[in-house]
Amino acid sequence: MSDVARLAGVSIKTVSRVVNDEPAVHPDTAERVMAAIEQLGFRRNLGARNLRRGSTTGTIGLIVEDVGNPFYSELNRAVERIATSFGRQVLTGSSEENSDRERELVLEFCSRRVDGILVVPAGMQHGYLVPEMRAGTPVVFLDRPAGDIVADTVLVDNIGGTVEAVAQLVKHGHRRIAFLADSPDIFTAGERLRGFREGCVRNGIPYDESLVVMRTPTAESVGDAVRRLLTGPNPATAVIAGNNRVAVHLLRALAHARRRPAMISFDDFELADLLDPPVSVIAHDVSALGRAAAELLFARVQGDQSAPRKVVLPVHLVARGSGEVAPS
Amino acid sequence: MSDVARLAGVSIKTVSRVVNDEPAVHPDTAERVMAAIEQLGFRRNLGARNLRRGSTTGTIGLIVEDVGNPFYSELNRAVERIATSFGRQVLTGSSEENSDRERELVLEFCSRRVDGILVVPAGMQHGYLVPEMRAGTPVVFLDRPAGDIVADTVLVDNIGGTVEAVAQLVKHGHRRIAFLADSPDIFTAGERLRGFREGCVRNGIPYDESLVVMRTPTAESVGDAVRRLLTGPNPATAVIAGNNRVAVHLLRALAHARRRPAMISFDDFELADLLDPPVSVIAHDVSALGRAAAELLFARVQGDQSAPRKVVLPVHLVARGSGEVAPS
DNA sequence: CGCCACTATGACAACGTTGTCTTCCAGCGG
DNA sequence: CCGCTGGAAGACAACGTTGTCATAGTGGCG
Repeated sequence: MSDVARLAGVSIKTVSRVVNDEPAVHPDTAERVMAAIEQLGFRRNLGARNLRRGSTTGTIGLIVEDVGNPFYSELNRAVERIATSFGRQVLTGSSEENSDRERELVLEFCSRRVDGILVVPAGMQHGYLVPEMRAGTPVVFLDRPAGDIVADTVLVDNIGGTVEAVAQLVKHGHRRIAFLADSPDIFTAGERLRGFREGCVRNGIPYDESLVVMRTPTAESVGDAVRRLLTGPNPATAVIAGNNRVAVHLLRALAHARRRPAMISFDDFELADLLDPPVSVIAHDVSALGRAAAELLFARVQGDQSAPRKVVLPVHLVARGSGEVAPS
Repeated sequence: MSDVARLAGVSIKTVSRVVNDEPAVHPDTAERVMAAIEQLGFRRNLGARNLRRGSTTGTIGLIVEDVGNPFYSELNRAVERIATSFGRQVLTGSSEENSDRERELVLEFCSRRVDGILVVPAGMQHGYLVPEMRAGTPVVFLDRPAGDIVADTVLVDNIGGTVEAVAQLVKHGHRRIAFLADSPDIFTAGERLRGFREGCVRNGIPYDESLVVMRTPTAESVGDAVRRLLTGPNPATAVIAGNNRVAVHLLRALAHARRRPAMISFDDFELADLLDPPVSVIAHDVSALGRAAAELLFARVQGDQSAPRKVVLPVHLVARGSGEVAPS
């Protein structure tokens, strides 16, 4: 900036005025300054500006499990849209379902003085956030709640959705339903299990623990579960996939099965409608989840001091066929 | 920081020494300072630190068309992995295939003094980058080249892949092959068209412009193309989808067709192997694309001044069935 | 002609850090 | 007892900006 000032023969304050479009600058001077800026390729340092003005940095942080997972990338997109509309940039990070990594990312973002943080938490301990939140960094949890603090949270109706899935399968004659989901350490998986259990009770079928498998979904873990629960004597006639990852592995494991059991997946996913038979899903609006959380965050950024809110978004069954086949 | 200093009864310099783990601090003093830091919830302001030290900001920028598109989110993930290994955070932005937005994002990132920028360019004019690059911000283009400047670029073999797709279809007896791709303004679409043309020539079938449709893929545009080219009298017997978006719309448009034409898609996509018939694709390693670009960027960040490099990554045909059916 | 209002510009401090240099003091050898 | 060494801590400036206040010049008006 001082280089520009020297070249234009003015003080740096005048340069500052020009780059900030302040009115009290003579047009001729402004032109000289702009020419110097152009010539030197000057670009204002936003970091210094924010420091001096004590203003916000114009960034927010978003932490998800994996930015590469289509579920989270859709979330990312929705968040980015809202952030852009508020003139903010988004710093993203993948926690890899590791609470230490989550913490590291959150604190790094705080050091960078982001205006707020959106986090799909990996861990269940969030005491470390208390000083940061007290220091004025708003945090909104999405898809999963905070562990041991009260904070703004946006969730989906995991229990209700899974109850609905069970009801649909029972309605079509199933009584032995398998439930495959992620590790029970993960909030959504635990909730969906509760929903599964409640669905069994409400619909008058026995809740059979031996038909439940909860493990980090991989081709192997899901393949094992399929062999154990869906083949052999007295197999389950239907299966609920606890999330989109499980569903994909499940479909792959069942690709060459003679008889495909009835199936409903929690989470919609691309091409589910084009499979044979099309996969029925408990769908929820991922974009709406991101939007709601981001809007709540920006309300906080702009000074909303009301009590922490908890929003639960509805889910709905999309019956496409795979859940509407009778038991064989 | 001065609050911490006051509370601990030391100067701010000593606090600085403590937070930076500098050696010449008495253990008792350090402990007092740490206690004060804890009590006040102090966190060092990275912006101020970077300003003072004149060091890098520890961030890089990534600009893609749409962070929500699975193709780009996989790219994002690969880039994030490399960035993390270099201790950097990633600022992401979606250009929405709009060159003005791309420019805006790039310049915003430059103002934030990111250490480098990775961009999947939307526009073809990148002169605006020259001063920024001269000022020391390295830029690497990926998936598409820069418009009118020389710069580091990582691409995939669009032409070779499409030639291979044509060859595969011709090998299975097709002579009327439709080509559906995104707008020719997009580099990859244009290159793939060139590959299609060359594939026709090399394999001894006529290049028929009336079988080519290049438009931003939507359900409508692809549906129209399908009705026009793949049904009616003398339809094409095979179709090449120019990218994953086109492929998905194409599959949906063909879902209820009596006879499905042979099909090959450029870009692999999730569940392609589980459709009926499984979709043959020209696959490329999206993660490798992101990795290669990010590694090149960090080499530049660390001072590599060699001539701009152009890397072209190989693609390969994954024959799953949809491209290996004979013309009906 | 003196005074005022107004415009255009600049000097200076401050934002939160850290690098450099200085100061202070304890311990030690002569 | 003096001077020296080295460890611990502080004073001060500077990074690139911008807010505040001061100053210089210009034109109008009584």
